[in-house]
Amino acid sequence: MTPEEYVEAVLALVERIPPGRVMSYGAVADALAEKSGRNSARLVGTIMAKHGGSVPWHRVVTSAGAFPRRHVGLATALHRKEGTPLRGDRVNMRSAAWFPG
DNA sequence: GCCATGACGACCT
DNA sequence: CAGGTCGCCATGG
Repeated sequence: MTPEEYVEAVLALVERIPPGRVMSYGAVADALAEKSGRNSARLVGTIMAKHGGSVPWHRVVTSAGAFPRRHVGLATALHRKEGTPLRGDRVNMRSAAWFPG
């Protein structure tokens, strides 16, 4: 799988995350690990930073439920609007984490 | 090819 | 709960 195809796979998966639910960067990496031969949460973050604009990027958070520093405000607002379970400025992963399949 | 730098994460202090 | 360390994959200098 080429890097370009991997980017597409990541974006396609992010689009499937239901409103009010989230996936961590690591979970995305894990979900595509076998198919892609890669498994780096950091890489997924890099990809989201560059091509995340066209997908529901706010539904991808850190494993601790935090948002990227630059977009904390917007991401938090979007989640309040779609009813995501929040614990202060982070997502409550125990109830909001979503995984395909 | 070496090195620094990321929207990261598990683990330890 | 707040840092620091080290591994992770790709990119750009």
